[in-house]
Amino acid sequence: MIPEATIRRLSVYLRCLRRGLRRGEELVLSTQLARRCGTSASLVRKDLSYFGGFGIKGKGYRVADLIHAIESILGINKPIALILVGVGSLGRAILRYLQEVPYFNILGAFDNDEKKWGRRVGRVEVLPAHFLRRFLEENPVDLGVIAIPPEGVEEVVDTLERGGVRGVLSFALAEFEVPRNMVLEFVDIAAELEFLYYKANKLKT
Amino acid sequence: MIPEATIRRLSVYLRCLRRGLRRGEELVLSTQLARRCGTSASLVRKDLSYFGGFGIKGKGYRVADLIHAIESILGINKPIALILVGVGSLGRAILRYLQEVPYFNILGAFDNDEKKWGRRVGRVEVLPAHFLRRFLEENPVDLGVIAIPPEGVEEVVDTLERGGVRGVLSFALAEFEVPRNMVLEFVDIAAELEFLYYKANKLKT
DNA sequence: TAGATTGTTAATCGATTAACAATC
DNA sequence: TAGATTGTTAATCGATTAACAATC
Repeated sequence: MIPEATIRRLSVYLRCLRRGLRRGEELVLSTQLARRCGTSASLVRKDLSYFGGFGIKGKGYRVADLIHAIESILGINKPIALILVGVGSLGRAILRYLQEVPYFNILGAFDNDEKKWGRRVGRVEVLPAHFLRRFLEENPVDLGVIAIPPEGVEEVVDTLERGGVRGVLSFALAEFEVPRNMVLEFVDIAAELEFLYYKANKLKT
Repeated sequence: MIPEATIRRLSVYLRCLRRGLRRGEELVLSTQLARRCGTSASLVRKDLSYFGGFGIKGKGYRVADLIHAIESILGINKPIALILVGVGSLGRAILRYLQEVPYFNILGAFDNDEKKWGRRVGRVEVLPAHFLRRFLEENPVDLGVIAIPPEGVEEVVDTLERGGVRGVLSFALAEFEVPRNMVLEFVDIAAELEFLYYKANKLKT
């Protein structure tokens, strides 16, 4: 069984490796990658070894090859079909950001607010939220991103699940009593800051 | 030693408890809280027991009391002084969101772009990024939020650290070779989606 | 070949679970 | 008191580290 933390670190390695490649780096050692990514060399080697032997003993890892290997482990060597629900200020910002990532294919954005329908954020058109169900029947969607107030999350998650979406990232915490046939993650900025504040206070003492 | 995961869960419990309180709930059982927050009853009791005995044996936990207890554990019973660096589309959205949380006191927002100086996002004024160092000398700041491209993160973190900020939340991954006398957290939306996509694909098989 | 670093194993560390005694 | 649920302990599970044999 591969630890979840390993998968998360692969994303971090990928970013460090890409930056290395841009700088013209050809080989990288587990010690270097570890230092840059804030882990240990042991862990870098262990993480990679779950998926195969990507390194050259005595030499290190070929940067370009390792980037490819990690991309195909994560499955991002082909486009990921995304939609966004909730085009408020946060939703709009996320929508802009997601369009900058080459392997994200944003199929549409949905909102309740009539005034937003038909508007574009970058290349993506805002559609009425009640089109969502129909849209999912006609377009296979991998992941959904939700940026609406907490009260609405449950219902939207239901619709996405029935529409075949297998993963959801929500920017509002929701109570999720219902076990679901999908992967559900929450990003709560206030919670991150609370955690940070607690740790920062411990640091002082 | 208290697990980091425990602290993160406290934030989640807090949100579930507040929602319960709004519904008029007076007592809550560890089993109920666990179900709503996606953990186990054992873990709820263990997490709370690190900080004391907040429950009533045979009865459960008084919702209002537990909310207070968790707030003072996290230290959010007094305002947290925050600043934001980088007032792009994501920064603006975060700035709006943070202003909605009662215990966050946003002292200022900073940006490189001259055109943004003097503008307001809600109640917060955008100041020139080169004012930051001086600003920190005159205003004690608990936490900083960074929403700028990755290249600039290192320098801003330096400035914040020297200015006495003890915790930073960055929305761009940065390579952090330098060990720091502060707590540094990264939120990377693309990385979250990559993780979600990997897990969603495993789910199918 | 000699030198260096990977991949892997065993040991350690930490977090979660399960079970139950304490007690409201 | 009897019933119920907390707080806590010991057992389990999982992830990280350290050390080294394999090998480029």
